[in-house]
Amino acid sequence: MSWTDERVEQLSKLWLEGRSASQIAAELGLGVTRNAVIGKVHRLGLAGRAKVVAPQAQGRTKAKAQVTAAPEVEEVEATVVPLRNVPTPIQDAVGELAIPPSERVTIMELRETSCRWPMGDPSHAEFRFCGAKTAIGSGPYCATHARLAFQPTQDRRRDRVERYARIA
DNA sequence: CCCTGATTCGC
DNA sequence: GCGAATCAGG
Repeated sequence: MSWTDERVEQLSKLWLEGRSASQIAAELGLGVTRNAVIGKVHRLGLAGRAKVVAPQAQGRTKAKAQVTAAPEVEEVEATVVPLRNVPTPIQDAVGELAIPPSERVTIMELRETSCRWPMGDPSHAEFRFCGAKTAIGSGPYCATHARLAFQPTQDRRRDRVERYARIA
């Protein structure tokens, strides 16, 4: 992979939009790390512009924080909608299992250890994933939802029948 | 612990 | 030029 004109353009656009290096890296994909993004940003001269007054910024060995302000960029008011967790209901749609402590997260807030059990309507902005810590390391679900997801076929069949019965 | 950007330097 | 490693900080 290399920095083609197209990728550089995409990088500049996203960076100037205020996206973080890791987000940009994820978007460019294909093994691009946030370090790669940051490094390129600096080489392009798009970096900093805001803070930095600290004279004590060290890299691998020694470094003198570059205080020289980069070309000022038009301040853009970012219209960011804070996505905060909402109070957690005591029970989920199944009506049996208690939901883990309020840690529901958006897709952007999902981490490797976040329970990926979907909660709510995926077509709505309020959609969240459970977000609780996964039960076993890299497992996709927390203990509670793992039980639901990997329920014995007998129980699952029973539930399915009950659900259909409810609808009918 | 999660994340952010900044910097250096071996490649 | 590139970016991993590392740093300082939120």
